Amino acid sequence: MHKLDELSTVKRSFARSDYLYRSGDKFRSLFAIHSGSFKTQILHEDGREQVTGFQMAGEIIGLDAISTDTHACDAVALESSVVCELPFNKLEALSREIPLLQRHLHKLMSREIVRDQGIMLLLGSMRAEERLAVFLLNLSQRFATRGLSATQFQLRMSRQEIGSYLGLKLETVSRAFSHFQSERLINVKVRTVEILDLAGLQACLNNTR
Amino acid sequence: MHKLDELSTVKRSFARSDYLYRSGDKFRSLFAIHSGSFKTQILHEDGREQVTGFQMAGEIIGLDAISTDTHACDAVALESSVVCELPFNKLEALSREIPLLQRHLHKLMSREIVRDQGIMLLLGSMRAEERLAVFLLNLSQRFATRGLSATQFQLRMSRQEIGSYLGLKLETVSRAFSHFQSERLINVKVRTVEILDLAGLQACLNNTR
DNA sequence: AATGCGGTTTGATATATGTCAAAAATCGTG
DNA sequence: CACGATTTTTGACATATATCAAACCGCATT
Repeated sequence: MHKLDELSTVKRSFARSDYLYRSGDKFRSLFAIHSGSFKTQILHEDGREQVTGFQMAGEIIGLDAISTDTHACDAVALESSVVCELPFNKLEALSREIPLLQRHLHKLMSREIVRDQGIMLLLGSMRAEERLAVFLLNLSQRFATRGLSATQFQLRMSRQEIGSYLGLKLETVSRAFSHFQSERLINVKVRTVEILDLAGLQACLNNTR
Repeated sequence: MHKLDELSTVKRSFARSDYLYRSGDKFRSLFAIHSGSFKTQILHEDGREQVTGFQMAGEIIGLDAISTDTHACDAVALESSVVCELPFNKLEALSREIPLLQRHLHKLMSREIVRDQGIMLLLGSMRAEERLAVFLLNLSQRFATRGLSATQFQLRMSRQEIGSYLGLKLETVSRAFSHFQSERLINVKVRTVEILDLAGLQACLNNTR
């Protein structure tokens, strides 16, 4: 497994709002986020934009570029971040030698597919507050996985970015936050979120439309 | 490349509304659609459903299952169909030997990711008629790729299934069809579609919201 | 040819979310 | 520390799509 060391060549640092890559860039590497966080977004010619994901430490970013050897979206740092470059041709070569790595890579890509389909479900069939609840619960869970608090955290993204991700306008996101607060499900002060009632948030989802 | 022959073991036939696999099924194989077409859908516990894609001949189905060794969605035949089973462990073994196959597999998965993100853009930021236009143009393009008419085809799915895919109610889909017809962009008679003005349909998309 | 049934179309109305606008809070910078 | 710029919140109103309902159609079966 120390063969993997020959992979992790470069570490690169990014400030808030720096681009890790841009749509159209030639694809060479995947990136492992070492610290910090990013958003990925698609920009449509007519100016429409869609945030397709928020990625945090430990996650791999850039899988969409394999398909055409060209990055299909932008990746932008949401805060000071460090990423580790993983040259894809080396990764492919190694994964031919190490079946476990091969399997890992496949699972990684498949997991991204499943994640995206979950968001399709969210965008296609949930209402505004349900979407926000899913979003918060997902964040909570990911923070917990990283040994951080599942109930208190800082949002790294704006209302507008959350809205773009959830297919809502920023005002709708803001109102949903306020409503959750008035229901005593969360405390929210701009970007500081405290979840008061995890089960209550989950219950939002079961109220069939 | 005839090594691939040892892969394509079994061909299986399905009638309309037969399941190719169900969510929760143990993952063993990917499936190449030989003829016919399928839909994939996620069912949420509360009864919500989301069609995540329509697949036709030549496409590979089942990539979502790699992530957890369990199928994450249902695949249902939309008409009489034949699929070719591709045992995944054999596929992985072969792709360690044949870098071209490995690359092909990676591109396949990545393409699915890009496709899904395109649908996220559609669901997150387009209006009903734009969504339907994208849907029709996509179908048209895929039929053309298969040597079929780009302008005249039969829909294999119901208004309700189209609606689920596009995040709309069936009535909204029906109205959008009718409106396109009144605009002389298409002729539609239930499931028979004729595109009269491809450019006009494309133009729907450029009208920024 | 008649019957029944699921799917589709269309209309009237309800509602969730978007839009526009202004005030308030927060953040970054000099 | 103060300033201006940005982000967030909140309100009033507009609108796209959902909902409910009825009629219609086409297909399959008898």
